[in-house]
Amino acid sequence: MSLNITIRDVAARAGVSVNTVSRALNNRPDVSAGTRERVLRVAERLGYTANGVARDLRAKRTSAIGVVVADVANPFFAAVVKGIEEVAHASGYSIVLCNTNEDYTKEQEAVGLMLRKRVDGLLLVPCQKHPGTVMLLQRRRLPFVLIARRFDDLPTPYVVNDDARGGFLATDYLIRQGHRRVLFVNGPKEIWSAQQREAGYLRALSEHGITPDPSLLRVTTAMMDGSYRTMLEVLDEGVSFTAVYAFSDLLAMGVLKALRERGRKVPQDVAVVGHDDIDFVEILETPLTTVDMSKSRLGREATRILIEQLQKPLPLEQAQVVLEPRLVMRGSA
Amino acid sequence: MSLNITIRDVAARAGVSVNTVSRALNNRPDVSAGTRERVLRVAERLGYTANGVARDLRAKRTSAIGVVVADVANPFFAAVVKGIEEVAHASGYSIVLCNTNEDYTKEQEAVGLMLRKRVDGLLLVPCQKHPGTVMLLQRRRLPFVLIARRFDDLPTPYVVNDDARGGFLATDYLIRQGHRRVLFVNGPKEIWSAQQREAGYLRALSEHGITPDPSLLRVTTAMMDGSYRTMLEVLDEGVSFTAVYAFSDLLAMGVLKALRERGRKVPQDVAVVGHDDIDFVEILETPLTTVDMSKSRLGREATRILIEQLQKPLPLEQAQVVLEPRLVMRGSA
DNA sequence: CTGTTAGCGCATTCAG
DNA sequence: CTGAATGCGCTAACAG
Repeated sequence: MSLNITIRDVAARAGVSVNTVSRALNNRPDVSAGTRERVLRVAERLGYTANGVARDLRAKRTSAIGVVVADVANPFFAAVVKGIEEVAHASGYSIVLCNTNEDYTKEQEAVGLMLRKRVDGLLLVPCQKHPGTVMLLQRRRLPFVLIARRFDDLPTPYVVNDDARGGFLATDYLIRQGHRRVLFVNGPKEIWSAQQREAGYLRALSEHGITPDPSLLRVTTAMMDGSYRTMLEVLDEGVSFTAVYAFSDLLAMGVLKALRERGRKVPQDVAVVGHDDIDFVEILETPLTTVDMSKSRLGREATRILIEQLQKPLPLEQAQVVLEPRLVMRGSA
Repeated sequence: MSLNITIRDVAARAGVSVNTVSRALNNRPDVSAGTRERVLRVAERLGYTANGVARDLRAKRTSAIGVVVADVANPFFAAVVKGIEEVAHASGYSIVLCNTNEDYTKEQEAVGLMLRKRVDGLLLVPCQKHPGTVMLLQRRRLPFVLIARRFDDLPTPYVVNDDARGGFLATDYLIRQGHRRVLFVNGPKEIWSAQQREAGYLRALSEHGITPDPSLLRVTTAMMDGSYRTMLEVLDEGVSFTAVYAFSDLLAMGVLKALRERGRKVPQDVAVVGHDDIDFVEILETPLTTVDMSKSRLGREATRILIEQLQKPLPLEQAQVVLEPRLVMRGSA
């Protein structure tokens, strides 16, 4: 078996020094064409594969980016991760992935791992509400970019969508359609974007001179079955409403399911608007009108910014990006 | 700034040798309680973070598992990846992720990267049809497990679903419901599971004494819009059928969309069965009847096997797992 | 253009 | 129980 061929073995076989091999392999200019040729041939024949670990130790950088994601199986985040991988790979960076299940403790562990792995930079998709990990990163001077969630009181690089704007767009649209009683099925208050979308919802009401009705503002979990149950409750309570704006498409789907079970037609009886524009929503029975959040772009932009930062310090303003959401009108509202 | 604290710095501050620090930090028995205590305190105070790169170089192992996935944004694979991460993390392994977009060249690149990164083992989710990369892995003696796709003529570890069985279950069910003309909208022939599911489809027809009609066997892309267009074509051709079995839920969704646009009611006019049981399908207008492929388990089992393999060579029989699919009856058929 | 040497940070001999 | 020395594989000085 011929594993673990090192630069030394190649050097011996090629009759040159390790250093020459190193330079030939790395395409450095100061090697004669003939020598380089021979070294490459020998390396090839021996099945040499560079030891990245040794190289990283020597170079004090790993060309790796850590990605800490709340839930890879969530289509929103999965799309973000795909965007990240795309840009990272194209720039010669590899990806170290951790899943946190939205758990702060696991996020801490994940960051610890990334620190030990000596990744060059970190992407948090998104970070948890508790700023501890972010502060740790700052203290450790590990470059990072927050994705899809940021802190109001902590100056950090981030790429987020304008969630308040998204909430406004959705609600404003419904009101312009003539709806005065718009139910908002929101996600947990800890989620930054939930707060933002709620602010947008309230602003839209306000701009149209509608007084918010507390019974039309519901908070549920980030899961589909949460919004499903919440919607059933609202229906059972007999609260009147003609439109629903859901925190996310996932939640909108729970809403749709509940409405269908109770015989309410969408959009005839109730108009529904979601948020995120994940795949699938366009092929629902009634394709969902929703706010598009360009997930892949979120990942791509953040990665671009992170990599730029790795090369030269970037002024914070250039590392804070807010992407504009866009209302996608489909059949549900 | 106090970055890059090494074991040496800790040693100096604690007034002991680097060696003692190393042993204290790694919880080795041969250190006095007092010394250990002091070392840990100093390390803590200095903000020491072990350099995993150095450790890996020294140990000749990285405690990292490479995951080469065809498309992380595909909910099926995303669920698999989540399962992988779960088990890997619990066993102290980190994940290096590569996305290949179902492209063989990118798969090769990805494997090259993993080799250089010196991951301890590799998971292919799934591998591409060309066996080149798998053969390379064997030659290089890098432990690996194939997920969701395998080679008939190459003895390797794998965890797959019994796709032929799945295809049979779906078709058999439709026939028992009284359907004689079952349209099969299959994925690309290069996909191993597509071949398998087709075999299952044909066997079910055969067992019920139905002669396969070529016009009822269509091949399309693995994407939703592919099956959507294919379905429209079939409808336009006026081919008669009363049921559709789609290669995947994604394809089934394209089928549903086309049927809806042409005014065909599901399941009254046409029964539809999908494959995979990805989330969302249960909350469609007509919840999709489908074949459940326990994606997360696919990832978990494969990771378990890979890690076992890393500890001691595993007989091949124990490293080849076929998971049984299960028909999930919902409203669409 | 090429070779020699040193050291990245750590864990592991081997001596005390 | 603890310390000094060695080398994992590589690249960057520095000499020739």
